[in-house]
Amino acid sequence: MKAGTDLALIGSLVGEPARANMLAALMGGTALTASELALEAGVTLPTASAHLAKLADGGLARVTRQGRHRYYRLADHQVAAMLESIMGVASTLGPKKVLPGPRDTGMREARVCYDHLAGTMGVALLDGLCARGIIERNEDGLELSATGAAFFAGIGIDVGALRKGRRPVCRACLDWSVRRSHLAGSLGAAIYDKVMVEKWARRQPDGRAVTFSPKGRANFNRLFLADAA
Amino acid sequence: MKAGTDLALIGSLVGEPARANMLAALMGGTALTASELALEAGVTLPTASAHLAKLADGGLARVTRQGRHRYYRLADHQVAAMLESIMGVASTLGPKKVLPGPRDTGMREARVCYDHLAGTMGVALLDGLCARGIIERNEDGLELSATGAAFFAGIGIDVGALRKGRRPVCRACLDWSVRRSHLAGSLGAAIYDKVMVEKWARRQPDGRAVTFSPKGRANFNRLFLADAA
DNA sequence: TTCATGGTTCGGTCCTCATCGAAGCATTCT
DNA sequence: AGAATGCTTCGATGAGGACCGAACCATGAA
Repeated sequence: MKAGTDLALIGSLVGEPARANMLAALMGGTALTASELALEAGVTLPTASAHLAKLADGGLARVTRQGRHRYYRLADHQVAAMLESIMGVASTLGPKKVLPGPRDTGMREARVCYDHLAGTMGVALLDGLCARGIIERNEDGLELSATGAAFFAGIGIDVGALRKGRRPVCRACLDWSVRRSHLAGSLGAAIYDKVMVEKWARRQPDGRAVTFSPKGRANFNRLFLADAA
Repeated sequence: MKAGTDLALIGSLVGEPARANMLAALMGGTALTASELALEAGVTLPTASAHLAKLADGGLARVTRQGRHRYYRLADHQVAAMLESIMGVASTLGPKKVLPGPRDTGMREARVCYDHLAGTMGVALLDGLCARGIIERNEDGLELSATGAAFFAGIGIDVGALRKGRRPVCRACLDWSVRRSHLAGSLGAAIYDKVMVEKWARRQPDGRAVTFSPKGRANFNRLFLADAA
């Protein structure tokens, strides 16, 4: 009974084209202004404003005002995970196709999932780190090994600082295009940041796809994937 | 763009109280007739029929006709997982409460999640099996160990037969009330079946909650949890 | 065949909610 | 100060869709 109304509440928030488009845009992980989201959703500012108010009120989005701008972002990585889950169902339902996932091969190879790397590059990353004993799979999910902290310190990622936050450092996120896990959590976000700072890859301006430069890919592979024990 | 409309399609299906109630009822895993679902949703038969047609058409539910009855069930465990994911978000969003999960303590202790056991009993089950080396956590999720097959054969569960199906035998399912994983997959379903066949527990008639009898709980603990190495 | 039951289809009513234009705040720039 | 930008609120319009009663099929029972 109550479970149903809960479902309906969230579902109705997602189940409106304009709002869904906004949420899809926010899946990129970057905070967007109300105007940008209005453009993305194809509606005028007033309607967008109303929708965003509902999303914020419903707890799916968060607002941070900065000057005369209002930046909206997803409330939570749990919300992001839920949206990925819905997209996963949608992808298998749509046109009966053989290989699952986004038709867009670029998206399947590498994309940003809220704030970390997903797609085949994302799963390769996690596989590489596991193979080298930097991350261990156990208990409920993932854990950073002792050698792992040293490794990340060596490349300029302060794991100690990450542990301070209340967000889990390592989390597995099931990838809907490849059906395997990739690395999420604050560590996943930090690695994604590094990739962008080093300019190994760049976001497609219009979507979530991420394209690596040849050189960037080589560096990425060498650092995270290579010389697996 | 396309991602947004996909989201909206699924979301709008879920985002309607009557349909959401039906889906919540179907989360119990048992197939229900159109009339039962109409009653559950609090609508008349015609409206329920229309809703069910949409759910089936949208790919969230499946129909199997049997005589003059039409049994509806969830299409997929992927759909079930998606619904759990949505409920997870809803549970953290609702009334700001300290301990997450369903207020209903019965639900939190043991409930059926589509076709397997969830709640604290569910996570205890998985923990016990892992501690005894029957199931191992590795790679992407869970795997049955060599000794595990023998163990289950001893209690009347034919793992070989389960492997025949195209459904994964062991799968971890994140529990939204306890925030830990429990055992899903065909093996999880088989264990749940055993619990019901042995009458160690019974479903509450009106919901997903599962109540163990004292004796049943003892048997369950002894079989799956006890003498952990 | 005739009756009863479970479901679907049809037609019409009603209500919610998305949408936009215009006006109103707030913040920054000049 | 005044002007411009970003966003929200208000009011009115309109469309989609949920809902039910009644009629209509299909299956099973008498």
